[in-house]
Amino acid sequence: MTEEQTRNPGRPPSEAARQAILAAANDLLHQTPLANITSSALAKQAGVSKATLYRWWPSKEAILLEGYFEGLNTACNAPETEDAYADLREHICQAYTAMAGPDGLIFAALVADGHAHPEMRKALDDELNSPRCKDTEHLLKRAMDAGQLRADLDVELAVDHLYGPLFSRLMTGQKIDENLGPRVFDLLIAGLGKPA
Amino acid sequence: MTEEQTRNPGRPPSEAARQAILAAANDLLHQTPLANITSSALAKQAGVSKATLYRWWPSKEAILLEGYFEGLNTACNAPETEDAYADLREHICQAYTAMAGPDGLIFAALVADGHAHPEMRKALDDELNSPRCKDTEHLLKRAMDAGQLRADLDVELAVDHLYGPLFSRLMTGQKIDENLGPRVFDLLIAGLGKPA
DNA sequence: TTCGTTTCGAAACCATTGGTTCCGTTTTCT
DNA sequence: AGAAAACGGAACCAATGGTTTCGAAACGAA
Repeated sequence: MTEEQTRNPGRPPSEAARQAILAAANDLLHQTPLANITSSALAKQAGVSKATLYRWWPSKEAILLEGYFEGLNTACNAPETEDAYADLREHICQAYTAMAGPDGLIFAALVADGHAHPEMRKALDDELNSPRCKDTEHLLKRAMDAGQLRADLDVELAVDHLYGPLFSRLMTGQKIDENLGPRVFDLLIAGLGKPA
Repeated sequence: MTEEQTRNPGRPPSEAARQAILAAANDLLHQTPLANITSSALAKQAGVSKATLYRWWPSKEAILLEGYFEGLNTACNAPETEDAYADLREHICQAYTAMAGPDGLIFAALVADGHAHPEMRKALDDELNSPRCKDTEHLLKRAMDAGQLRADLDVELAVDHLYGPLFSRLMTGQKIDENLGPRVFDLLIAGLGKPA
């Protein structure tokens, strides 16, 4: 119950090698387009044999994905002040600024690759998209309850609207301005229609 | 000035082969995930040798892209009634319904592949995205001039908002409901904020 | 009809890559 | 000491994108 107490006999897996591989994956992702990263190059960069790679991971993609997550700023720090609306706005703007840098390009490449490797798409969804959307839904509901948003909002659809422009720009390679987040958010709140 | 009048000597390119290749490309795209389509399979399906493929196109991707365009319903029929707002709404809803079918999956795959083949991304942008966005901007401006939308609208940003949810769902493999278009449009017009 | 030019299909061919396997060596637990 | 497991190195395999070669076929011009 406590932890895995069973100490297997034999040489234990090298934690150093593991870290080196993940670091190498992250480095290569930041240096080279994902499509140009070969398993051999990954092994060489990590100072490790290919056999070691495939003993611990099922595919090149799995390694790159895990390396990306490892180096990613997972701190979705939600301050949760008493102003639910401000929290939501900050939450969204953080996502846009985070994806404005190279991590955004890598994310786009991973999403793209996910189209050919379903298990990678699933992992990306389970570990990044879904949690974030759940957070966003939570914040949306809070703001709705506080009377700061319309009460009849379709939460799921609202999430699509909040992140839609981010996806659109990422996947088509358009530049992501650093104040795109606020602009997207504010326009979406106001709506395209004429103010009453 | 009229047309290319110069008749080259020698055997002329086979128009039948060209059509067969493009049709085969379209067929395969609708049958098989893009990643699984090999150049040999494409040649076989078209009843053509690989040499012929690469004599006329620089890469497998170029063929698939052109085949996709060939079979695509390019009729962006914009009725242009006197109600600019209704025209815009119809214009957007058409895009969503068009991408709800298999063509949407293929489009997503092509966008994804574009991440590894820049020239393909450019072609996709030049021949599909850019023209459509220009149309949309035109319709937006018309509706603004008619006083049916807010006058201070950032048109480019509005376009992002209109198509954002489509991209987001396509690229993450979420289902595209047939009435997603109307829902997206209407919510976006109204905005997330409380009505005044 | 005949010749030059160009395309066509078939097949051989090459380089690269993802992934596997074998082997001898090293590390750790019992 | 000995068993178990992991390690690096390198050979290895199958598949693929793309190129090339070669003889046959099609077409215009003379």
